[in-house]
Amino acid sequence: MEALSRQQLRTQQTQKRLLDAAEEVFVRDGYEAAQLDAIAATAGRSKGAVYTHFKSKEDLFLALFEHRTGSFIDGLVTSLRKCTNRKQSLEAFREFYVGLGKDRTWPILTLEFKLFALRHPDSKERLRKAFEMSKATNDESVYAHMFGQHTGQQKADNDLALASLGPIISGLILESYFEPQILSEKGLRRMLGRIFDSFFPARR
Amino acid sequence: MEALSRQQLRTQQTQKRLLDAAEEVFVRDGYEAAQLDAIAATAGRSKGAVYTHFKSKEDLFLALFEHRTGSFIDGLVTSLRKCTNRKQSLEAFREFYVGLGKDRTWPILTLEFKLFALRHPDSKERLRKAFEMSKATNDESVYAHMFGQHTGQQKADNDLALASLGPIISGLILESYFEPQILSEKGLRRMLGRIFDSFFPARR
Amino acid sequence: MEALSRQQLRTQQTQKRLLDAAEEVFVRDGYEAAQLDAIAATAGRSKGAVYTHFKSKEDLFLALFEHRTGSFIDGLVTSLRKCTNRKQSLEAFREFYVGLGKDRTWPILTLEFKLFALRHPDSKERLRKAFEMSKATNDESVYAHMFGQHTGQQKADNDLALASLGPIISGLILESYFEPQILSEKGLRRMLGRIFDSFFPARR
Amino acid sequence: MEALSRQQLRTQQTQKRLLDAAEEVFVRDGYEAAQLDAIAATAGRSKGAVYTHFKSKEDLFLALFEHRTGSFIDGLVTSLRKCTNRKQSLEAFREFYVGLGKDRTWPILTLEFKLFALRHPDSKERLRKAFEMSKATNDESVYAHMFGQHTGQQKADNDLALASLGPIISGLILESYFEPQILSEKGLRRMLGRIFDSFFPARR
DNA sequence: TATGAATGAGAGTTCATTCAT
DNA sequence: AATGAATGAACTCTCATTCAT
Repeated sequence: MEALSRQQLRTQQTQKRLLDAAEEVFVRDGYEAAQLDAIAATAGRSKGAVYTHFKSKEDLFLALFEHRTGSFIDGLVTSLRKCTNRKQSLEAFREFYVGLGKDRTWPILTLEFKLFALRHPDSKERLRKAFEMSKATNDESVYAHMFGQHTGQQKADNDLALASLGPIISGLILESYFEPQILSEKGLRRMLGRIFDSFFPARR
Repeated sequence: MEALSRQQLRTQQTQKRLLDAAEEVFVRDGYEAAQLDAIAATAGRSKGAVYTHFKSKEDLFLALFEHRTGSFIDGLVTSLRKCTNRKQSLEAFREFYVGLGKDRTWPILTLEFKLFALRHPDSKERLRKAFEMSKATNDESVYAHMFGQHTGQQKADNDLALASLGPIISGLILESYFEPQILSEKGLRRMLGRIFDSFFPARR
Repeated sequence: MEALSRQQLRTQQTQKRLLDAAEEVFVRDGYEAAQLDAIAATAGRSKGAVYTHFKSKEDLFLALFEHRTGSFIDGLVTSLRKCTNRKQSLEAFREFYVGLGKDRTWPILTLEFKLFALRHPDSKERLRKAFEMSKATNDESVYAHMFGQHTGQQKADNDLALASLGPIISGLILESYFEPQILSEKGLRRMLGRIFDSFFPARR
Repeated sequence: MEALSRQQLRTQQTQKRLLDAAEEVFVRDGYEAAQLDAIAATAGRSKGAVYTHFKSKEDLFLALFEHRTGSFIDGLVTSLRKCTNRKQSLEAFREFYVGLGKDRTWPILTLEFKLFALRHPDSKERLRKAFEMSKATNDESVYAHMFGQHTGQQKADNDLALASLGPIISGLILESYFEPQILSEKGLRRMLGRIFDSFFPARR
């Protein structure tokens, strides 16, 4: 593997900084209210630098989602890889899912992104791709290993449940900002656990 | 009660038109991207008229939420009032809840509003009030009629579930725009039913 | 005729001021280098006011040309209308044409506009129309009165000459900024006269 | 004369490429709208290379004009050198002049340059020099050979005519883009011929 | 010499808000 | 109550220029 020149390192670092800053600002302020200025400043770069790396605000937003989707999947897959049987897998999945409540960044970003998609149908092409990627369980081997071979209605129900997990956690996390007494971190975890177990009852 | 003069009627009508238009546009475009111009045009009024009735864009947005919250509660309470026993009440509640999936306006507006609140802590005072109102089940008599007198953990769990219903439906409806194959209208209803039943198992 | 309200008067006045200012700035700085800021300031209005009256910088530029084309034609037609015979008409036309050297605004604006058109083919539709209008002699009665009824080659030559007058004066006026010793105002007029007479020799 | 090193050759080539690219882009887009990026790309070099060879965009523009002025003069002088008598010279000059209509690059560049000068008086010093150079007929021997020894008014008229030729062709070529029916290439040549002959009637 | 990432001033444009009518 | 011309701050995006490599 080639060593990167100092130039290339700097470039890579800038990109990373910009993405990190973008995440912070987009999540904090929302897509529309987020200012490129603020993102650049947070990244310790100038406004112009954003345009060296991304075509537009929208492009930065989408790129951010793509990157983070990648990390998200990696995290999940890593968790699952260690498991040797179905029970372990399911437990790891549950753990991962319930744990999402800790860092609120990803669920809120997800929400922001889907609202964006709803309102920018022209970006659908690119949106779809990232959406697809974000479903680790699209991987058949992962799927089979966790749930076994379903068919028909069972399979459909499972898919329904899988598709619902993310949106549910996003909704609940947003709510937890307003009902911290009821939807405390603990309450939230409890809730997520309950929902998960009702979706995927552990079969003993 | 006084009869309203024609002037007052017109005023009232303008207000109603503006609120309807605001709902349409805020839901469609989101708070930030929504243009007062567009709202006024949709209402068949001019931009200036908005300022006759509302102090600012934010004021219009908050007023809209307050109004709609009222309607929302009324709807629910009306449904429940007809019920004579606990089972009926729960069934009516379930019906109402699952039925929310039909008109996506309220769930998306709710989402939009909570994101707004998240990002405008200064408006919290006013936000809180509307949020409180939006929980019909705050009404003790309604609550008791549906769930009986709980105490301790049971009560807490029930509250958790009640607080979670709205956010969950919002999240799922948003998702259904991207996975219409999986989260079809039917799938959505199915899902909501499953979740409801796991939260409030009918006690026979 | 209705009297205009004070409001309408102000609006009309703003439009006029903006067009005057636009002319001054576009001619002075060229289309690209002209700043909306400068135009607005020259008009004693804010930048935003420009957008109340015109869709964009380009729109303002085109609108300016259309307006000025109108004035230009009016001036020429007025000159010609007084004439009772061909000789007089031709003389008036010559006068008008040679006199263009005095106010350099129109010829430079014309140049700027044609360069713009050359580089913005998408605006051609609108450009064409204004160009057509700018040829007073498109009016058959005017034409016939000045040149009589030509046919064939004579007509073609006449049209060629008519189409050439404007561009020639524009080119010469631009040049006169660099060779004021040779192309002095007097020299310019002399030159224009010579060219005119070679194009339209007075037939005694 | 030293042979050039490979390094120097490359440098020279880059300079040539940049000038060629600059001409293409400046003529196509105009000075203001021309982007250094586009010029560099057209030359197959990077933006930075421009700054190795030229101090600034303006410097490149002026350098381009100086270079092309040189070529222009060379072309004319070469044409004239072959001539042995006045009639031939005049005919060659006419040919050269009328032929300018073929490659529209030089006349448009000329126009662009003069407009630039009009709007950048600070560059006048440098501008003047290039302008002077562009008049081949400043060379007395050339002048005398073509027109003989004039004095007084005749001389002044001749100079006027000489100074007018360039601007006229520029104006007409620009116009020919909009009235290609009337100012077709053929019509243009016809026109130029007519004007030339009225300026410099061949004396038999 | 040549690159291209980065800068940063400044452009056109948008839009919530104001105010004379 | 309603209009809509006008404001002006703020936005995204552009691009000539710089500089480390």
